[in-house]
Amino acid sequence: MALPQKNKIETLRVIAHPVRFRILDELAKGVKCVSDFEDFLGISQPNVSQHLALLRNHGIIDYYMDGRLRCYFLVDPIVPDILDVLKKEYTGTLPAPACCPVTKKGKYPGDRTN
Amino acid sequence: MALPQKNKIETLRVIAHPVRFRILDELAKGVKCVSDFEDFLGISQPNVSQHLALLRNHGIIDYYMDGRLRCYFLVDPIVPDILDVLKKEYTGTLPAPACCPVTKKGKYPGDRTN
DNA sequence: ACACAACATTCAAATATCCTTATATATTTT
DNA sequence: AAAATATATAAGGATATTTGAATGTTGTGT
Repeated sequence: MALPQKNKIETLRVIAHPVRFRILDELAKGVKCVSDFEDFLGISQPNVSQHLALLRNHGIIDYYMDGRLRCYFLVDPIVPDILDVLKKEYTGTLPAPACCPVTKKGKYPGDRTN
Repeated sequence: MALPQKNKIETLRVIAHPVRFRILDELAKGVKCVSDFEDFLGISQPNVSQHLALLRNHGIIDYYMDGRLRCYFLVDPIVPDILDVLKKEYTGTLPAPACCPVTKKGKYPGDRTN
């Protein structure tokens, strides 16, 4: 695939928030309702609902009604993959570009493709 | 691993911007300097530099000097993994939670762990 | 029908992000 | 040394995000 749609970058942005990330991490383990998050996250109920609404409006999560509870669950399949990457342990950095030692001075070496 | 550090979520947030994402996608192909991006992205030089500075300050990229060019390259190994996930094609959604059909009404079924 | 419980929505204020314009710095060229 | 090139930084306003406070909605039990 070429560049991902603006859509997906938007999704990434929505995921990249401390509270929402924890919400998604919890939902990856199973269904939760709003009051569960209220306890778990230690933030106000309206704030929980606001974050859930944002996630919902981006098609990242959905819910079903169970009595007066709203049971939220994951919908967007990108979420588990992002969670995996964020939890992966990385050691060290990517290798520096081979063609151009970090200390080198001088003319730019050509077509800049590597 | 448990929850990823605030650090990584910060990194994700920085990546999750249309311009910066394109910058990283280009850097994944090879070294580029500021004026390359200016042409490629079609935005002003200061704006390019600002995005590069942000990525730099988060340890996501670095550069070496080559004459008066600054040759940028990737440093954070999370970047290729995020690029992969964002470019992955997803079909459909995650399966709805098995224990709780979407249409179900009634008492909440227990401990909410799945 | 009434009261309560679970949750959503609205509004406003604080803060953060983003981009533009202007200016500064460093390196090379002349 | 002066001019030009490549890039960085600073300052500012516009816009977006985030959160708290107040209020609205819907379903349940009595």
